[in-house]
Amino acid sequence: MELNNKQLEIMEIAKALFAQHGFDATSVRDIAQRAHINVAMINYYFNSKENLLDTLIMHGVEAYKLDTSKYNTVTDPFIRLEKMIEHYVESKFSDLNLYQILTNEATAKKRISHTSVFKDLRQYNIQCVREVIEYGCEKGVFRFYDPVLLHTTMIGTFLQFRTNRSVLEELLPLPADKTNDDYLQLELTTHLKFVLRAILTYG
Amino acid sequence: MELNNKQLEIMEIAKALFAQHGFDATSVRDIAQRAHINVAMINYYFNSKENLLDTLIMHGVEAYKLDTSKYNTVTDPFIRLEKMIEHYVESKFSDLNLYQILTNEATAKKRISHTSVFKDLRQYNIQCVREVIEYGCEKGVFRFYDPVLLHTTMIGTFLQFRTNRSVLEELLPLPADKTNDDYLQLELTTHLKFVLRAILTYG
Amino acid sequence: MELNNKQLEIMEIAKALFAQHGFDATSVRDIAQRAHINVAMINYYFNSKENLLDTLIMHGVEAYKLDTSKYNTVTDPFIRLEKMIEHYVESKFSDLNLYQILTNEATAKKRISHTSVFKDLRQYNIQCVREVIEYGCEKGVFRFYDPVLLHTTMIGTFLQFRTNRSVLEELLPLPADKTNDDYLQLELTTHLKFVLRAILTYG
Amino acid sequence: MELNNKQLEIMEIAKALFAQHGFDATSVRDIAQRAHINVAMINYYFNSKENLLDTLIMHGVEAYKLDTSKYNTVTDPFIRLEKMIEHYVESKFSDLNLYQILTNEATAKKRISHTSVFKDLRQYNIQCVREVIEYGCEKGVFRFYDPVLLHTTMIGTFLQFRTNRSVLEELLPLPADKTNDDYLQLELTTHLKFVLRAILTYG
DNA sequence: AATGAATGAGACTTCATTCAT
DNA sequence: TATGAATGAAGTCTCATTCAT
Repeated sequence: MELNNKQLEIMEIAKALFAQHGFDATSVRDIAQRAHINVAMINYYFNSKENLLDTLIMHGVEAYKLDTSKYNTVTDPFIRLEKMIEHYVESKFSDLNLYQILTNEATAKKRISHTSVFKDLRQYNIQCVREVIEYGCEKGVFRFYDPVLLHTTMIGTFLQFRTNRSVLEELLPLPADKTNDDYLQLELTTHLKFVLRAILTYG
Repeated sequence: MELNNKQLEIMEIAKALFAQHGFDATSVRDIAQRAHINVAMINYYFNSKENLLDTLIMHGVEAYKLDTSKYNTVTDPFIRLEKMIEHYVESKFSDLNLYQILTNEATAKKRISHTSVFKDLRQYNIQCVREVIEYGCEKGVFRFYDPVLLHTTMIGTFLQFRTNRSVLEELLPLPADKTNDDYLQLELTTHLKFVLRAILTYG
Repeated sequence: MELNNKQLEIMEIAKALFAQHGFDATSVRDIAQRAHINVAMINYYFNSKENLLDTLIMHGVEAYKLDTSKYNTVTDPFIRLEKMIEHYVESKFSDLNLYQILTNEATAKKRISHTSVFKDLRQYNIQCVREVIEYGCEKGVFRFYDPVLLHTTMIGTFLQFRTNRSVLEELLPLPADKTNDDYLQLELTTHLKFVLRAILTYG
Repeated sequence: MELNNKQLEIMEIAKALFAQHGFDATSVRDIAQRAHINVAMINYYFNSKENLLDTLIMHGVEAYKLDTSKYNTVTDPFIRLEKMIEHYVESKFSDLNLYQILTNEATAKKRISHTSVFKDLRQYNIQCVREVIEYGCEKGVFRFYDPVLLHTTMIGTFLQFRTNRSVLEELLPLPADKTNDDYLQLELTTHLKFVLRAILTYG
């Protein structure tokens, strides 16, 4: 599956619109207009609107898989946990729109293919979380906690941050010298570090 | 706004369909068919599809406001926290479909009215959480933690539970003598209790 | 399957257009325009263009089945044969357009349902032809001839008449006091009578 | 009009598709795909889809003209008639697809040019038939019969054979040692010989 | 109060064709 | 000579809504 620049551009625009309004509420006309292309072009390149969504998901979903090499070399379990969280949040922030779409599509059970992609991704990431937990247990500094539940809290917290972005911007004090996204990312990372550390050392 | 039985029935069916397929992917014909009524009836009763959604949300959202009387009489801060969590989860589980809709609609920024309803609800609930935290602080057993972040984690964890229901059912061991929903609710409640207690007493 | 007047009117117009230009070359717009109705109306009544064709065929095809009672009471085999031919031609002439469509559709193998309808019709009519032949044989005035081949010649001759109508009108002398259709029908009937009689008594 | 091999190949493929699905239901993309060429190539070579059809018809139609030399040398009127029929059927069987197209196109009155080609062809062939009849009359063995009607029965019978091929294969007993096409051609020829002889000697 | 009939708008898609190379 | 890219036109169909009763 080779994608040229035009296709990538269309995908990027579609991604933004799908994320903002939802797949059904976004018409190919909307996409075409924003991309300054003919409506037929979308079908020319992607055959169908649905296939555009598929392509878009398949193409971007890899970025969400945790890259264990980003934190595996760290020996201190606490630092490793923190590094993993940083990496986790970073990867999600790198393409918030796609993650939005993925979440919404995962809800509507219709499109099974995506669900399967989503499920695979989750299982892989849960396994990564499990390994970090177990590493800390071996070192005698973590109490074991179900990685499925831990992951649920991680991902859930992240998504709430994303969804309620506008509200959070009002409710949380924003330092003047920070951009919005950067600050939110930092705030979220810090929060998650605290929560996971608390859970894994509690009691 | 008085609603007769027919209207309530339509709303219930619409709620289920909106939750499952999304607002845009649900046609008034779908609703009419399921409700065994004429298509025109929906507009007759609700003026428009959009207004049906509004009505439906307005009508059900009250149930999600935390009822402080459910836990305020408890003196032990830990038990009060646990009672609040139980009540919180219960209220959400009482109408999962509406909550699904609310979440999805909150994402699509188009329909401002809902956002406002949603924001009010959240601010109210955050305030309730704050009070429980502060009560524990006064009693000297909690460390203070930002209620906005705490609430974000609560609600996020809950929604992930909901969204990934099917996956969780596979990954979590399910005791044979429990129904699915009951068990998930219990599992979630237990998890949330642990997480919040850990956060509020950590360090 | 109850059809109201509006539906019947649409069907009639569609039939004429399908017969003249073919199914694929006729757009629902064309039909709607001629029927002075909205384009959506066609789908409202028939769900799809294809289903309009189906309905139209199913509704009219009965008329083409030979009604044995029309000639069975005649004892003279020759007269019976002639009566059958008259009846046969009459029934086809009663709705030439539909027969045109049926023929064309039977060619394009895509739409199987029609083929099946068409096949049933033909088998029934062939059986009728067989009975007339056998009756004449019993009476000792006909030589037996394969009814399948006989029927093929009957129907083929008829269709050529229809298809080449315009040419025939030029090539055959047309008495001034006859209308076109009537004359053609008479000419065809006479010809068929001659041909079949010749075949069945030849040698 | 010189046609290179590529063009001839395209025409052959187009012919098959037009015959099977009809002109309108065949897209230039279908043709291009089957011919392993670019879509634009068809327009490059033939200017338009319509012109491809024209070219294809003009190029092949000659084969359908009766070649009087094939039977004119025969002196026995009956044998001459039979030879003509054999030649007639052979010429049609040599390119059934094109004949299919010609028939269907002749029906749809839109494309006048084809009608004219078709009409010319028919008039020529009718004249040939007339000559064979008249020769038999001169020899005193035939009774005169309208060549237009005779030709109509010939061509009609042939086309019915073609159209209902699949049905006939079921209904007619097929000798095991014959291929389908060969057998049908023989069966048809035999039938036509019988019919025409019967007509021309009846009464 | 309730509904079958009707409709304009717009959805996605496919088409034959042309452009630019 | 040959073709990938691009497009305007038109296709069928579905939608939420309104009309007339």
